[in-house]
Amino acid sequence: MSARQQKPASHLVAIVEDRDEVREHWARLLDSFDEFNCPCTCASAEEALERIPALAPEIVLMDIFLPGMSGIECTARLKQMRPATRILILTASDDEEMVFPALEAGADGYLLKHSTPAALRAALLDILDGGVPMTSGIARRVAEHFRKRGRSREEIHRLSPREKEIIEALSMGYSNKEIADKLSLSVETIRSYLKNVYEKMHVRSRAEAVAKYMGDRSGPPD
Amino acid sequence: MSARQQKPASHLVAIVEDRDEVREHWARLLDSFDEFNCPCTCASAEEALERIPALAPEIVLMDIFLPGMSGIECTARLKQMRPATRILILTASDDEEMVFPALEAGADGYLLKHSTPAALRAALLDILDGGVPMTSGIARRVAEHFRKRGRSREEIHRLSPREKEIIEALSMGYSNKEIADKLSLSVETIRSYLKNVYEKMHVRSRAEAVAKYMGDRSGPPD
DNA sequence: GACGGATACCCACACTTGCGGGTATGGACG
DNA sequence: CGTCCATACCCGCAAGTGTGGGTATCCGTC
Repeated sequence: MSARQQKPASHLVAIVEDRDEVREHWARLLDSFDEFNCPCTCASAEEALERIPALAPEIVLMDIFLPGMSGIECTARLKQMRPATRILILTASDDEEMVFPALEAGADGYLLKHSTPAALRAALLDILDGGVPMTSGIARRVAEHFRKRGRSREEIHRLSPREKEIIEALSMGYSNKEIADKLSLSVETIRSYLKNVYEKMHVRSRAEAVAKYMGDRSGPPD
Repeated sequence: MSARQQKPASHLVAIVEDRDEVREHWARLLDSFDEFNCPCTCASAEEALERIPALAPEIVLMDIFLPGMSGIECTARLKQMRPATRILILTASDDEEMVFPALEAGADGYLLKHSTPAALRAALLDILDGGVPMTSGIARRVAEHFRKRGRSREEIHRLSPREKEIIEALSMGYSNKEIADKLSLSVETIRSYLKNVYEKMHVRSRAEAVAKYMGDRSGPPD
């Protein structure tokens, strides 16, 4: 029915990338996909924040290392202005350390620049489908994050059910009095339980207990 | 060179699943893949813990809902005994809430039971490649987790560099005195900074600040 | 040059917390 | 039947913490 060369129902994808050749390369690649077209390429985060909101593309390809504002910060601001905008981080292999900040900023996927055109297309389609495409290396880092949390919670398995309730309340910032009210117990009882909890968790303060319970991050004095 | 029907270099995959038909279905499916074969199927976590360590398969397909011990607990124990064992959670669609506990237990992937044979095979190959295969719905939940953390850290952007150092130290469980020593400042100075930090973060105690900073979980009194 | 913000320090007071001791009951396991 | 553990409570003391006041310098902006 519709002419293929007009791409009538294709999805708008914007690009934010400072290097001219790379930017043009991606734009050509996107236009070569039937499902997508690229009406907007930006050379900086600042340019992106000016032009992209008005255009309201479905997806933005975002580089992380940009001259002024970083791609992470740009991602956070675009998401704040228009949360429906899906942002696919597409960056060099070295900066896998930026994965967590990128996800925290609201990124919807994280690919490496040297991905194949087919992988890029698959990732874009995955995003349209509500997925969060990641390379296997990125996914492994994400999984590692949870394993770390799991390990730090091993000691918690040794806590009694009541003690678990206590540490759970602690980690929501409640004071002893608030915990006592919540569980309908005496403050003295909470203090008594806390002594056991601290001993079993090998900590000396509630802040340390919370840190360990919620825990990533290397380690307190201990 | 080698005969195809012997599958000489195929990878060992064990199965833990209580329902007989499902278990047999997976076993047949696995054996139909050239790269994999299934010499061990277990009907319970307890059976798995007895038989799987001796066999040392490369991958274990694990159901979550098992009669006695859960698949999560079984995953944690298998991983503890032999961390090299890769465990792919393969379970029903309803229990997506188990994603985080599963990842914390050390799961290497999370698929839904109704995945296609091709998707299962792709996931197994991804695991051998070091990846952590997830369905798009699972990946979305994982991404949501980080976004939540990001949002809770927005208030932190308003902290001055020194104040960020303080909250960073707080979240490692340090006391005011320890922070003062670390930063070579007076304890009074730390207390002074903490007042500002608490105000900017809208909290009233260090435990609450740590909880918010490390933050998932709904919310304290506030 | 005034103003705000960041940095750095000090004091006093009330309250909370950590830590040392207790007591008591009930259920589980051998 | 005794021992262990979880549950639940109490007291006191020292130390740490939260709060409300201060003071001072420096630095950038308007």
